[in-house]
Amino acid sequence: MTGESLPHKSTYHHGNLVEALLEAAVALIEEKGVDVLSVREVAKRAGVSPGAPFRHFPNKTALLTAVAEQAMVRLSASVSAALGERDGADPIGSIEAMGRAYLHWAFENPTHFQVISSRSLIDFHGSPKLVEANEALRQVVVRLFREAQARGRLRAGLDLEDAGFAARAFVYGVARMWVDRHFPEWKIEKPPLSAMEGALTAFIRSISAD
Amino acid sequence: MTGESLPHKSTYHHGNLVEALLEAAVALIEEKGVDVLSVREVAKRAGVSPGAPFRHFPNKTALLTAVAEQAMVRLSASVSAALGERDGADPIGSIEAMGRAYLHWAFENPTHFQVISSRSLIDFHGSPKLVEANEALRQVVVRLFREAQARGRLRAGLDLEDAGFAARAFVYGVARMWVDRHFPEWKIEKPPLSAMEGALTAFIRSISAD
DNA sequence: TGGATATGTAATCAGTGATTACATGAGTTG
DNA sequence: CAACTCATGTAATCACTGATTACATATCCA
Repeated sequence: MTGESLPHKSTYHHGNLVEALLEAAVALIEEKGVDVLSVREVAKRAGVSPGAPFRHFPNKTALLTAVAEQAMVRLSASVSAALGERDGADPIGSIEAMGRAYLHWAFENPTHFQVISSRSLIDFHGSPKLVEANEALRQVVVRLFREAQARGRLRAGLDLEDAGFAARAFVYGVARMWVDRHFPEWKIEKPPLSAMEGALTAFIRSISAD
Repeated sequence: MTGESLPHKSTYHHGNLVEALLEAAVALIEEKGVDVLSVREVAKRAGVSPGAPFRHFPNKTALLTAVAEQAMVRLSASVSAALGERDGADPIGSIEAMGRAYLHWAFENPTHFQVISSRSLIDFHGSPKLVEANEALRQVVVRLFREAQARGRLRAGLDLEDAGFAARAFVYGVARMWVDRHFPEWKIEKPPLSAMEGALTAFIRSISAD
C-alpha cells in the first residue's frame, strides 16, 4: 500500500486557489449578502485554511475588489454588445439601448452590481481596471450625447454635459434603488422591469427632440 | 466643602445616555466613516462601558437606525421648508425646488444621507418612522407631477407615473453618486454644486412643456 | 540531486457584536 | 425615613472576525 488511496485529500497546493476563492466569494455573497461575507467562510468553502487567502490578497478589500473587476468586465461587455449591433444608428436610440443594457445587467446581477457600486467594500480608485472601465463607459455616454446633438436629435436648450450627467445619474439611481430595495411598490422577488422600462422611456422621450 | 467638587465623575447613571450615544455615533461616523463604526467606540466616547449601549438599543443596527430616523426628520424638514414658501406656485418650479433642497441637504450632510440611504447598516423597513417619512416624500412628488400635468406644464407624451419615478431616480442617483464618490471629475472636498445645478436644470427642462 | 521559492497550514493577536450575572442608585410606597 | 423594586449601569465572557507570524510542504529550476 503506497498510501495513495481514496480521494487523495487533494494536493497540498491547491493549484488554482485564486479563481476558487473568487467563485466561493461570489457564491457566498449571493447566499448571505455582501455585508456579512467573511474571508474565513470563503476559505472554508474553497477547502483551504483560514489564512490561505491572504497569500493571494493582501486583505479582504482586495479580494472583493477582484470580484468587482470580474463583474465590471461583464457589465462592460454587456453594454458593448448592446451598442455593437447598432453602429451608426440613431444616437438617441443608442443611449436608450445603453441604459437598458446597463439596467438589465444590474437587475440580473444585483450581487455583482452591489459589489461594483460599493465604495466602502472595495478599493475602487485603487484599481486601474475599475477606474478605466468606468471612465470608458462614461466616454461612451459623452460621445453618444455629442452625436445626438450634432444630428439635432437632442432637445433644444439642453446643455450637452449636463444632459449626459443627468442620464448617468438617472440610470445609476434606478439600479442603485433596485439593489438597495428602495421602493415599497416593488416586490422583493420581482425586478421592476416594467417600471424601469417606463421610466427609461420617459427619460429618453424627455431629452429627445420633437 | 460638601463633596461636590470637580467633575464629580458624574453619576453612575448617565441620565441622558440615549442622546449622548446618538451624538457620539454621528461624530464618530463623521470622523472615521460609517463602515468602521463600532459600538464600543461609541460607548467609550459617551464615557460609558462597552455593554451599556445594549441597554438602550438591542443591537448595532438599531442604534444606526435611530441615527437615520433623526436624519430623516431633518431631510424632510429641509424639503418641506423649500416647498412651504411656494404654495400654489408653478408645480414644475416646485419639483425643481424640491430636488434642489434634497440635493443640497445630501451634499451638506453626506454622513447622514449615507446612513439614511444605506440598506445594510440600518433596518429601514423595520422603522415605521423611516418608511412613513419616505412615503410622504414620495407622495409629494406624485402630487406635484399630477398638478404639473393638470396645468399643462408637463411635456406632452410623458406618462405621469414614469416621469415621477424617473425624477426620483435622478435625484437619488446624483446624491448617491456624491456620497459614493463616483465621479473622477469631482474633487473630494468640493461638492459639485454647479454640476448638480446644471444637471437638475437639464432634467427639469427635459420634463417641462414649451 | 538539491536548494530556492511559492503556496499552503497552525497558532495567535487585537478588535468586534452580543449576552450574562451582578452592582448601583433613583423612585415609589408604606 | 426605610425598604422594596426596577431601570440602568458595569464586568466578565463568548464566538467570530481580519490579519500576522512561524513553520511545513510542494514545485521548479540549475
